[in-house]
Amino acid sequence: MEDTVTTSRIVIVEDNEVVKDGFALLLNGIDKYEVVNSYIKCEDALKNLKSDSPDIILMDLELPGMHGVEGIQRIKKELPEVNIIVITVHEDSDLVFQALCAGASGYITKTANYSSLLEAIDEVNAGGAPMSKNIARMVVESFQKNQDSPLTKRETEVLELLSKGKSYSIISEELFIHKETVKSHIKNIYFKLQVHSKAEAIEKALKDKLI
Amino acid sequence: MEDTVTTSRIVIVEDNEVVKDGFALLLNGIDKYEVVNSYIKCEDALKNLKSDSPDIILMDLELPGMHGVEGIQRIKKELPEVNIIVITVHEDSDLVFQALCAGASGYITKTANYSSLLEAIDEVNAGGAPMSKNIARMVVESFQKNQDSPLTKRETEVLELLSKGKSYSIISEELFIHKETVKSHIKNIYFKLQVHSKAEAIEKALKDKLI
DNA sequence: AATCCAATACTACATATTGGGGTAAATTAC
DNA sequence: GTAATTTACCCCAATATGTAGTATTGGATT
Repeated sequence: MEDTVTTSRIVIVEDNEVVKDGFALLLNGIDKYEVVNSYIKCEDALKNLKSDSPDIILMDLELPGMHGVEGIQRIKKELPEVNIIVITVHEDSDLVFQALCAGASGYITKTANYSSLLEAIDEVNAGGAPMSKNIARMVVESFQKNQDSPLTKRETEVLELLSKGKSYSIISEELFIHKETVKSHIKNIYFKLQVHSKAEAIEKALKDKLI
Repeated sequence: MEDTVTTSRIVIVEDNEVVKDGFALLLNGIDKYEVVNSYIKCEDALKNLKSDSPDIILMDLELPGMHGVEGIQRIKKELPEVNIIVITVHEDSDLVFQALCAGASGYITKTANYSSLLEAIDEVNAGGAPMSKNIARMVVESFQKNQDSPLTKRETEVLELLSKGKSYSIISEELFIHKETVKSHIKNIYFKLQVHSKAEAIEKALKDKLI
């Protein structure tokens, strides 16, 4: 009698055949993992997604044809419950956040050691989100605001509301101050940030993590 | 000759004295860690911050007096280089994000096992961001967009730019389409989201993770 | 006590933006 | 080949925005 409950159905998407087959060989050598299929393109993986019905997909981002980020998006749309772990050489911050936004549940960088791959698979199965050290730090730091903001507390508050698309009138109502006071604050914000419009202010504020 | 390079100066802020002293005892029993001081309140930790000059602060969030989230903020303002690891029983999502926004570099939940605490310390020292499984998953999921958006790709694009404070004119320039087309898209967005203004649309979009 | 900064509020003015009502062609996707 | 998407245009009135000033108050710092 097979114990299917503890066996993870795994699909690999990786254009480097040596790496792809290496992963498959490694994983198939362990009872609790089963590589149901492996592909060199997202397009192929998508075609067989339903029949493969993987629990976990290991995928590279730099692939021939469709980019991995879009691949993640499409795969998650079709099979929302699948856990996708990105395995790549890229630590580029934009790419990391794009992949996570697209629906990746983990992001680990390719290293010489295979044990971290196995740990990552076990970790998503346990409801976690495996990430390499640097990636985890990048992700956590993305939440943190600049501690040396030139703006006062009130100005920051106003700018935050402005960034939510609220008008001067609405901001004044929410902060229980006069509309003209809001205008004063915004004038000061624009001067401090050296900008001349809402869009520029928000852009700079996001870039400098002032809000 | 002491090897100060590999010794981590640690401060503990924890109101449960048994836990506090337990941590201190555990860490002081290992050469590479040195608990320089431990407190039951953030206020006390802040007073001695400069003289303690810790590399790492382990802190609870629920504390008498100042709340841990504000404590993190103040500590990071004074000592930006310190790595703060939150150690708490709370897995409440708001609290997690507040702590990370305030400047925490790690967030682990209190468990019976002490080895995860030691691992967490080593991980921040290595430039990582230690998190419990559930916390990591919460953090990663916070990036993910709703896969069942009622909006089309173009509409999402328009709404994204709108949420950055850009006017119809600017959006039309950036997307190389006519301003009237932008208006059409926005009219459709408002209809689909059942809203009647920019602020409402952005609010709903953020709430439903459409952007 | 003197000074600075933050937060508040006002006047005035020109221009730009927004939201609502319609309609409809061209393109893309299934 | 039909449906959905993307594109573009008309009209209109109300509201919002950005700029330029001035000025009072309260709290903190020195």
